[in-house]
Amino acid sequence: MANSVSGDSVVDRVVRVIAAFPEGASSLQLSDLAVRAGLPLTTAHRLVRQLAAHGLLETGAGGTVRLGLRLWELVNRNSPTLALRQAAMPFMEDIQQVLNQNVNLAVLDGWEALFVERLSRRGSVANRAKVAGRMPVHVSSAGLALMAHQDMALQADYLAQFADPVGKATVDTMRGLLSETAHQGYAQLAGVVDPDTWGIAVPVIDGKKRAVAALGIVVPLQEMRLQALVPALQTAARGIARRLGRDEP
Amino acid sequence: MANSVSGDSVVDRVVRVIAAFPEGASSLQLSDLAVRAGLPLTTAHRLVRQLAAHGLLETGAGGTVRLGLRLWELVNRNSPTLALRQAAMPFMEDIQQVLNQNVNLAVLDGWEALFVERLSRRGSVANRAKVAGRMPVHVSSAGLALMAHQDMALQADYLAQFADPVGKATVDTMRGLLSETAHQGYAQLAGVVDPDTWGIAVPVIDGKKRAVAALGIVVPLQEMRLQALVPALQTAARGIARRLGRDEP
DNA sequence: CCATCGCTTCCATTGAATGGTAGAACTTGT
DNA sequence: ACAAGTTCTACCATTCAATGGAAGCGATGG
Repeated sequence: MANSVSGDSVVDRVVRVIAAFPEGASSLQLSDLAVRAGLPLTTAHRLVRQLAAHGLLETGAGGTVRLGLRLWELVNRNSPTLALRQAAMPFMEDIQQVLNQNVNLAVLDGWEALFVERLSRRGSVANRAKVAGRMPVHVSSAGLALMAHQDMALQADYLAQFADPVGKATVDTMRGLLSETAHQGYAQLAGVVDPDTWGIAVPVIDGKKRAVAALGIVVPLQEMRLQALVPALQTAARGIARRLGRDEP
Repeated sequence: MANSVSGDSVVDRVVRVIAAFPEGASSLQLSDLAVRAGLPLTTAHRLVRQLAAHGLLETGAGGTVRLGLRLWELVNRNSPTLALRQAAMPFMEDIQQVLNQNVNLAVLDGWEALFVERLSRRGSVANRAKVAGRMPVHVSSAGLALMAHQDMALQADYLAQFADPVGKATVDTMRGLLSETAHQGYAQLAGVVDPDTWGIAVPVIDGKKRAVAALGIVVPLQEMRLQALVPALQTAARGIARRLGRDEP
């Protein structure tokens, strides 16, 4: 009974509190939060109150807790993806206008593609939800496009992941997929969420020939015409890269 | 020399670190960060390292610090504005398509309008920057639309702000502006950033007759035709309110 | 009306946070 | 190439802020 019997620092706990919210759940009961964060109720309560005092969290009636507007503001003012999204937005809008498909923008984080922006197909109401969503590299065209244009060392690390469970076959398949993607300059993959759609993605390449982002679209199977779609995406990706380069050389 | 000679808690300091980034500056030198956060260099260094271990911050070469992707992800997955933005997005796109003007969505935070989403006019490359921007209530049409439809108590508190410096005249002007806005059902105001533009905003009203958001557009002076614009905005605002109501009754 | 459940306050204990000092890594000027 | 300067990182004895069990409070419900 003293400074943390569990041996984790205050910072650890603050992070756990912020990260405790399950995806899409904007609010949580204090007691649930305490359980999810693995904290004694008393401690959770104290931390929440302190964070709320700064506006990083907000507390509603009956001990309900949510992320605070101020936190949203701080993060969206200075987000590392801000420059990227600003550079990409006009081109994404163009793509959306011309091709009328769902357009998305992803970056690589670990072995996953993290979607940082998305424009829905006109009329399709859905889909805005998945901003800040993740997809494993090997099941997303964006992931493939990103991984195919990374350092060889990083790719090797990634492929090592597949060695354990299934063996050499999977590694080779994956390696082939990546090198094919790299040669083609784009990635395509059957839709995971919806089996009747295909994903196409192209890398946004920086000055060091590395993919800093992937620009992708989701296309209904019957509208799948690579000849028309890929060049449009590649042109846009080059445009994004150019705008990025100008800001931070 | 012990646990905080300055008497602030670890949580306070963590918040200061996250909030230390000046608007739009995605990265900061460690020493600058320490100064901005009002922390001894050593302490700042330790906190940054701990936060970086969790991905809330990222450290680059040469002690440069930026907000982490993981923080962005957590906040954008569970942001309090998520439901609102999801509900509003389709309508904002409609407005943008039909009127071809800059569209924005704001909520009230303190005595300011906080812009949570924005769609740029087609062709105008600018403007995406100002998401997460703030404008004082009295100089933004969105702010007026929001404040005009709040509890009388809150409005009174707000008006009290103006009492001190200038006196009764300003309070009365402001009160008049608010009640006029409330009666009209929309707010209009000469552009602050650009003198040749006007802002128009309408409230998104919830079940308790309070404005939870404001939907606004920025119109070049020569295209200012209230008769055409206001009804379109009001229709969209009602649509947003309806979708919001469905999710959280 | 009492029982239950969840949020909040209180407070003695103690180990985690602190930050000065010192050294490493890097940049700049001569 | 060397020195002076600047900025980041590591170390570690001191001590006060964080801790969390216990008890109080308030609401819901049977």
